[in-house]
Amino acid sequence: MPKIGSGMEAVPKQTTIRDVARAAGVGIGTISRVLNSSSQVSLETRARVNEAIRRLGFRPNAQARRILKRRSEIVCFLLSNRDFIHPFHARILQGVESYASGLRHHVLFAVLHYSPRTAPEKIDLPPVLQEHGLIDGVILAGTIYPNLLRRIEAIRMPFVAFSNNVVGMDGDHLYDQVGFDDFSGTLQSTRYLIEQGHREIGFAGDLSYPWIRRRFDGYRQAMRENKLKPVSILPRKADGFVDFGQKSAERILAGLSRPSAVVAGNDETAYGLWLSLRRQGVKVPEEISLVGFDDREEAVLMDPPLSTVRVYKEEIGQTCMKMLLERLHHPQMAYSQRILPTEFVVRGTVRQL
Amino acid sequence: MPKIGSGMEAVPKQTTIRDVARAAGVGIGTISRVLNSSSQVSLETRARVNEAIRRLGFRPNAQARRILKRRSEIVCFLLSNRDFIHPFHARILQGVESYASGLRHHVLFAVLHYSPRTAPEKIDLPPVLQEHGLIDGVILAGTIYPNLLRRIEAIRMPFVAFSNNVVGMDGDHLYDQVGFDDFSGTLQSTRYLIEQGHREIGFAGDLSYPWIRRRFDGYRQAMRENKLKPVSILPRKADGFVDFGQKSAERILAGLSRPSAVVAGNDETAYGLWLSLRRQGVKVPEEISLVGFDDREEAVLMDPPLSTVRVYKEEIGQTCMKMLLERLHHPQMAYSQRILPTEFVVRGTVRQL
DNA sequence: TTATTTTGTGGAACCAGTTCCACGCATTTT
DNA sequence: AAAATGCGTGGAACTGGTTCCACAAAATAA
Repeated sequence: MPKIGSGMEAVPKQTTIRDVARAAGVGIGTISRVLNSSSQVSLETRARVNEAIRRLGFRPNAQARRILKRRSEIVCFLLSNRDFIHPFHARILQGVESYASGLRHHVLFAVLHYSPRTAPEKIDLPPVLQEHGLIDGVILAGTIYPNLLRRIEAIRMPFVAFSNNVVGMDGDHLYDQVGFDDFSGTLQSTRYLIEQGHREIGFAGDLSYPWIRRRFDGYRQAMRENKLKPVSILPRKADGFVDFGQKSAERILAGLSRPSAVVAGNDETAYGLWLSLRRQGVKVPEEISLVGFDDREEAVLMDPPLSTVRVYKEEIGQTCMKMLLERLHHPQMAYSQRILPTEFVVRGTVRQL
Repeated sequence: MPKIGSGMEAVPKQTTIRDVARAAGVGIGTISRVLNSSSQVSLETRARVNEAIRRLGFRPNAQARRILKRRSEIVCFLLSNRDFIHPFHARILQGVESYASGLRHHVLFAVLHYSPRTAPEKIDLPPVLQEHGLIDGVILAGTIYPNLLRRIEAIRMPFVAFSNNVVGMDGDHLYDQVGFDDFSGTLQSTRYLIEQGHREIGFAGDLSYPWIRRRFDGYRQAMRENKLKPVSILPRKADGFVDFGQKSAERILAGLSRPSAVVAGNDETAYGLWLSLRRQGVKVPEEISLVGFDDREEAVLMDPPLSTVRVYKEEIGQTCMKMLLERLHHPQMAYSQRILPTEFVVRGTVRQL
């Protein structure tokens, strides 16, 4: 570890607007006006000032400006270490960044460190949020406990949550949130399976996650509206989503009646199913059809490529950023919830019966 | 787009140290001393001040402090949009963040937008770097053109580069860099193949990338020291790494003599090879053995799990952050290059002959 | 007892910007 | 010709911290 706080020797006096003012033979106010492209400066003066700025290599100090402006134009993207920068969230971050940079804002990346020892309820807010004036607001992604939202509200920090990952019920509690339509996703994919002639369709997904439960609901809805019996495949204790899929496949193969198609809770589970089925010599989609959820990058690389539900991840990020900016400019505005659509994409893992 | 600059109405006068000073009945200097846990404050006064701070809910303004301290304790993690937050770089970011947060620093995430129209040489520096005082230094990851390094040097911004991705030769040009040992990685994996009895070993990797070339060199070294003939498999024009692997497999199967093992330029190429071989009914590792490079998360999930070269991605991030902090505290220090070791991990894609 | 050092504290000056009021001068209106 | 308006500009006052100097009181040394 380098000694922090050492190296205070060098005090590299920077060029200030006063230097520029002297060099250009004008007042400091004029420099400020030029920098903020305020109208009230004559062309001639403006040119002289810009010339001086260029000559001195002057770059305004962003920090000083921020104090006065009472706005840092920095937002924080907060992710829990649980699901640290999983490609899914990385894509959301991508959306946040692209929208932010388009509006000359910056994105600070922070991690919420849940420790296995501390209960998620009493986790401390990360230092970034504690600091005053560093960030204007927060975008929450990854696993979110409602309690965290309370804490953030308590310090009156504006925030937008990617709500699909909010764990634990929090019914009537209102805040700005962006999510996508889990329910409609599986509704579409299951309907598609039914259209293709499938009747015995199982659902394989870890229902301890609220979003997987919502996907299960979409699946059930599609089944019920076609008078079909929903079946949730219950494997024994699994370690992660892929393994959940593998264990589910074992369960399916051990069972008496074998479904002709399986709706997986997500792409990872679908991959696990595929792996295990293939290993047992069961061909996808010839013997069992398969649909996933999320449309991860890898889905298209599977063999055959996975039919799955596409989620517009960048758009989620963009929408989060957009909503946060709206909130910042209109603090009194009513809270809003935005649910983005999902779309089933046909690839190669479904067979027509 | 929300109108930016609107909503300037609310000027929420914040609590300052002067308020606290008044409330505690002490001078402003004392407040500052308490905040910086400077020794020279009596226990009694300290208690009174802390009480006042608590009562007023005072949080010091970080921006103001930064101006005086001439250090923002924020570093920028810069990634090109080319390889936007690929899991590999995400893991590096993870390392950067963990090291940074441990030392009370923040990480600003920025993207270098290469556009397909603009030549990479004349790309503009991202706004974050232009601003003065916002960040203390930069960590560069993703594709880096040496020219970018020059630009950053020109504005005298301290930086550390993850040098494995530096494109284009830049021999004697010195700067702080962290990398990992491509050469030794393939040297290890190829030697392992030879130990296992393989003699006809091909290399499949897109040599237009400098790091793949270094991996090729490691492979060649291992071959030569065993008096074996290195063979670079040259597929026709491919679209991305996975496709490169697939095309390479086609080439292998079309060839006269079939190697018993293939060293892939990276895991994606290995996956492409595996896909294509499997599709042609060629079993891995029974008929052809395979080794990859990078040890991506997916490697262990392949069937059989991929034997590959592990790269310690978080450690790269941590080392980058560490070096940057050293540089910040000792600006005159000589530049250093750190090459982290790589390690071959045996899994299931190599057969003993 | 007096001289010297130490400890604790107040507050002016400062950092690098922005804001706003006042003022000179030119133009336009009465 | 006098009054009113407008533009361009200078700079004091301010933002919210830190730093440092001065000084009083207490502790120690002579």
